[in-house]
Parts: sequence; C-alpha cells; structure tokens
Amino acid sequence: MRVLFWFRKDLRLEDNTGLHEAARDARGDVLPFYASEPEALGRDGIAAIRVRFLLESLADLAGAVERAGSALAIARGSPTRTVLEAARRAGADAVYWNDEYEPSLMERDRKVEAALGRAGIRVRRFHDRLLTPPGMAMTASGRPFVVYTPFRRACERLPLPLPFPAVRRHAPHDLPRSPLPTLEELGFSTGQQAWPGGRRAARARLGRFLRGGLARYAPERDFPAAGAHASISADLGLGTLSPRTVAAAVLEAARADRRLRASAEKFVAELRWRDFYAHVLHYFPHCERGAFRREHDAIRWEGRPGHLARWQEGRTGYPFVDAAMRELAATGFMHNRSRMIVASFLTKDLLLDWRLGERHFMRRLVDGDLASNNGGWQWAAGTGTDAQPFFRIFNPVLQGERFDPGGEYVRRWAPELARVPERWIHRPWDAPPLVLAEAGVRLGKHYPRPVVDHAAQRERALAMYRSADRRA
DNA sequence: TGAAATGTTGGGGCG
DNA sequence: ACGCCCCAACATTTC
Repeated sequence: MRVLFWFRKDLRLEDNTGLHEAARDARGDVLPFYASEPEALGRDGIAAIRVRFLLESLADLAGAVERAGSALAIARGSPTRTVLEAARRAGADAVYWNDEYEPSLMERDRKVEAALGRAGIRVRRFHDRLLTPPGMAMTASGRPFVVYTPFRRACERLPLPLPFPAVRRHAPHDLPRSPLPTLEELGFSTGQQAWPGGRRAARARLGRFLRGGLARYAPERDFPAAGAHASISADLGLGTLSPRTVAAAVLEAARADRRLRASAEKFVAELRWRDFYAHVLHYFPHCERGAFRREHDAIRWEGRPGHLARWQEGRTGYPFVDAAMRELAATGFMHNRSRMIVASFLTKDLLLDWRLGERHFMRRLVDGDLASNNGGWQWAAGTGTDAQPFFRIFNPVLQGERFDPGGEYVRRWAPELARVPERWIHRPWDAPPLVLAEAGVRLGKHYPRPVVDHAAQRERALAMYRSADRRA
C-alpha cells in the first residue's frame, strides 16, 4: 500500500504517531508531503522570526527525508487542492496525517478529507500533538473541563503516552518539490537574531534544559533571569519536538537522579497547560474571537489607544514590564512569568482590550500558538476558563520585586537602569534624586516616568469589569 | 499562578 | 503595678 504522509505541525521523523503508522501500513512505502502556503504566511499577523523558524525546520526535515532515501514533496497552494493532487499523482491508496485542533484547521481538514473520500482515497488521522488528546479527559458528566486542576488530575489518571520509534525509510517518488520561499520573498526583514529551527537545534535546547535548568526548575521557573526554563515552546508548536519525547526525557532524568523528581513532575504539569488550552479552544471555538465568558465581551475598554505603542516598545515606565517587552522585541521570546505580568499590565493598568495584546504576541513570538496564546491572554484578562478572577490584579512593582529581586532581568533588558540600586530598580520614581543622579538616570529623559498610576488604574479596572458584569 | 484593606493580637513604651 | 496606646506582625476579608 502506498501512503502519502502529510506533514503539518509535526516536522520530524522521530516519535511521529501518524508517520509511524503510515510506515507500518505501507511497509516502507511512505511518500512524505508538505503543503506550502506562502500566501498564508505573508499575511499580517505572523512573526518574521516564526516564519524563519518554520522555513529552517522545513529545510531540516527535507534534508532528513533525503537521507532516508526519498525527498520531501512540496506543493505550493491550498491543501484543499494540493493534497488530493499529490495523492492522485503519486498513486497513493491512502493519506495519513496528525490532527490539529484549531477550529479553522479542522474545518480545512474536513474539506481535504471529503475531497479525498470522493476520489476513493482513504484517510487516516491520528492524535499526536498533545499528551492527552481531546475526548480522553472529560468530566464525570461527559463535558470538557474548564478548570485546569481537575483537568490535570484526569489526565494523570491516564497512562503517559510513550514515544514512537523514528521512521528512517521513505519511498522514492517523482512528486514536485516546489522550492520554499525565502524570508525576503515573503516580505519579512531579517534584522532580528535567529531562533534556530529544525530538529538538531530542538534537541540541543532540550538537552541544555535537561543538563541545566531542570534541576532548578521547580524553585526557579518563575524567575525570568534564572534561566531555569526550557525554551522549547516553538519546537512543540511546529513539532520539531514531540511532547511524548519531552515528557519521557524529563521523567527519565528524574529516574536517574531522584532529586530531579519534583522539578520533572512540575514540568510535565506545565506541559499539560498546553493540552488544556488546546482542548478549551477545540471545545469552545468562540474563544478565538471573544471571551470564554461571554458576559465579558461587554467590557468597554477605556484605555488610551496611544498607550499600546508604549507597551509594545517597552516604554511604560514600569521597569519589569519594559524589560519583558524588550526581551520580546529583541529575541521573539518572553519568559512565562513576564507574559503574565505584561498581559495583566495591558488589560488592567492600561485598560486595553486583551485581543490587542494577543495579536501583538502573535506578530512577535517565535512560539506563537493560537490556543496557548489565546488561553494565556484570557487567563490574564480574567475572561477565560479557570481565569484568575478579574479582581486579582498584578502589581507590576511587587511582581518585579518578588520574581526579579536583584533586578538582574531589568538590568539586562533595560540597560539604562543598570546602575540603579536594587532597592529602587523596580520603582525608580520613588528613588531619592541623588541616588538616580548617581545611577546616571534622569526620569523623563533616560527612562520614562510611569505612563499610568497603578493604584488609580487598578480602581478603574475594577469598576470597568464590575460594570460589564452588571450589564450582563 | 494577588493585592490591598481591614481586623486581631501581643509586646513594649510610658504616664 | 497598671492601664492605655502605638504599632508591627500576622490573619482575615474584600475587591
């Protein structure tokens, strides 16, 4: 049997469920296929660094497929057309792929599947992307979970899926191999430093984490300057790493060294947040455009539109917020604790719609993933599932003092504050003038004064949310 | 996976 | 010695 395997966000030969099944059913006669849609990449709303990451990962996959005795077939255009064309041309009996759970991708896949069905070509789809696929963890009444902790407990009662062996043999074919577009052709500038794509870079990141950050993960994961985080979100996003491989590696490290156990379990629990938000978006597709709690669509965001740019550029006058936003601008990545703090700041201090922040993140993050990003923003805005209640408002100064006590993170990303003493680093406006002068900082000149007053904005945010709740 | 306001307690200063 | 007050420390409540 000839099986066309359609690679999507699973750009690897190792531990790939659908590819493994295809190789088994086809007895080695697997035809590797990718549908390239430069038009979809070129549209506004995607980070250049993520496009580069995708192109590098595809080039890496193509190389791996060649070493496996074949070539990655690449068709340019919409998959609703190209998948069927490729399957026919290759004389495939079946097309296999791993499911994606975003509403729009599922809709697209239904069309592809229908077209293949009409042509008499069999389709098999697999769960691969998550540790626990949708449908496997439901409440007693059969509904999807909307609170994280019971969701996690339900997932933990299921066996953790084990990695699949790599598929090292692919079949030769004469399908077209359209060249991948370059970043420049897609209209992206390449000024930003790279976040290297592909499986080798992914394995390197995972290995670095296993040797370094993991031992400190449980106690230090919330400290952005500590470097105890894994930085594999982009790899999970496009599938240069499988979540099974990651979980197995972390737990294996903990078996070899019992001291790692608490950290390993904490890390797997964090992986499950990714599953949770994928489930939420899958079962509640209205979240893509509006609040999970529909009454919060009634919130009238009364912030000043001009403040959005100050936030984006890291010039809010709140050192931790500015450091985080500059980390994003410079690297295409932001530590999770920082994401929570800047999201709280945009929604509850600047009083701007969480969707503005969500969109900005998608335009900047190397790991931009619809479900995780949307879930995280709705959590911070208090509009989502298991969201912190709207009255839980981060104080950007206290968060900074708690999670960046020495100011190391601020000094790294806001170097104009580097010489401000620890005591004042998160609230330079309170520092005695002489101290600021000695640090070489004049507020309003070298570093901005706070764009808004936290205490006052906190009260306005509470009133804003309360009034929406009343109207609903 | 908060923070601020408010309440309570207990030690110590002091008349 | 006693009562009063202050206030830090901690707990609870509220947003």
